[in-house]
Amino acid sequence: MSARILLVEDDADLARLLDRALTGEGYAVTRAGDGHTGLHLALTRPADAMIVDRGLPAVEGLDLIARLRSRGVGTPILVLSARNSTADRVEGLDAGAEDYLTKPFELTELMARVRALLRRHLDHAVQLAVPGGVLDLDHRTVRRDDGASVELSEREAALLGLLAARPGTVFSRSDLLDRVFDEAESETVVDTYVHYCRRKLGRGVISTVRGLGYRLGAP
Amino acid sequence: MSARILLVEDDADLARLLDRALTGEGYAVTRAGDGHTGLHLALTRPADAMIVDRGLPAVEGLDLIARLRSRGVGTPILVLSARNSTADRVEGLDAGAEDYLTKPFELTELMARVRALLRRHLDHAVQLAVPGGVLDLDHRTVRRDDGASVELSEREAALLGLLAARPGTVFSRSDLLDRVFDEAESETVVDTYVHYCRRKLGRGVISTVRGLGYRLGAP
DNA sequence: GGTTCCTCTCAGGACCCTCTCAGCATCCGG
DNA sequence: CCGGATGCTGAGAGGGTCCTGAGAGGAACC
Repeated sequence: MSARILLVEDDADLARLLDRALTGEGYAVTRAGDGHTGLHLALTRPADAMIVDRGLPAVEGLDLIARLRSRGVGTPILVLSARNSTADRVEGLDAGAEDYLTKPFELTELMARVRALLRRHLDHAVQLAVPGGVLDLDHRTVRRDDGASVELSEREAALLGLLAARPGTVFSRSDLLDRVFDEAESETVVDTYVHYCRRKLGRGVISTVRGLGYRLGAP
Repeated sequence: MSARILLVEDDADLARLLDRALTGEGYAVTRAGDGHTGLHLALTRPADAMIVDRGLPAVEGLDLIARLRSRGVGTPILVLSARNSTADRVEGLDAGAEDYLTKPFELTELMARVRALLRRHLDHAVQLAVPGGVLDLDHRTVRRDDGASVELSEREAALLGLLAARPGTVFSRSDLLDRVFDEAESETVVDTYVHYCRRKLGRGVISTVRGLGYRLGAP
């Protein structure tokens, strides 16, 4: 699941250098040598982030960004430029770029800024794998592999979340009672909620270990 | 519906200067003088963006960022620092910051970078997708897919706009109260306006997450 | 002054979640 | 194959959360 980066740079030497560095970090890099090609690629093969030189043939860098933004493309963009005045930077950022780096720059800093762009683009709520789908504790939902989304109640989510945090581990009823069902007295609640989860997500999500308790996954 | 910015800066003079400049742009600014207070405010009253000085008393700037990130707080953060080496900038960005600006800086550039942060987070796009139509914040209307146009009041538009800016995110009542209903005291206003939106646009526009709050879209 | 719309409060009732319980199914040792 | 133990499942009470209609107060406009 490597991030895809679109590099729009007309200086062949610099482009090759950046391509090599980015590829070395594990990114999938696509290169464009002019603004027109960059625009076309950005629209047809959406990337996770873009690096755009400001001085480009065909379509100028800031113009390229403005055109993308006006078409609803929200890909984070870092602008490279030799122009270093405050006014230039303000202009670049207000054109819709996320970041602005002036030449000359050090590769390590560029890489750090690219990581910052991607982190924001790709980051999302904590997600836990459960058989047949992905549990999202923030939204209290499970997005199933078939695309359907299942809503969970607070207790259902807490129960599944605890099991999913330690796949393979067997939790005893008393343990689950303590951690999930604070105020209950009878251990039967656990059974009931296991039942609820199975009814919503299939029998495979939780398996019973007779005499011991429950565990994530099919036997 | 102005953006909220949390400013964590121990230099009182600089803090006052920045506060005045940001407020002048229409942002709602909250100030913290040390890292500990900043951490607490960031967790209890989530902002749309943060500006954090690197050298802070109580909890150091990068430490503050790391702690927030480890708790799942994704608010975009701009770091201010007197340390200007490439290694310092890389360190700051890799700690989880979105941007890194070194002192001395010009106010206009800081403002442009703040705008870039906010653009990402609270998409300033005039038109936002809502289930069954498109929300136009300028005209405070929703153009529905069937062609009909629905007018919204100021609060209705603000509420829908906030939810639509982050599809999928669950907003708590207290959060919505702070951001949309500045002067109200009872959280039930939120319920009432959710009801108004649903009556105008159908039950599918906003879904309830029991015990947590509301979210854009149908379950 | 009257009208209209918007904003906010409030209270009753609807609905959902949580938990208990009892009867049935299933498993395992004898 | 039988009996006891363990787990499964549906029904239902209780309590909390949420929905929704009614209405007061204010601002804008005629």
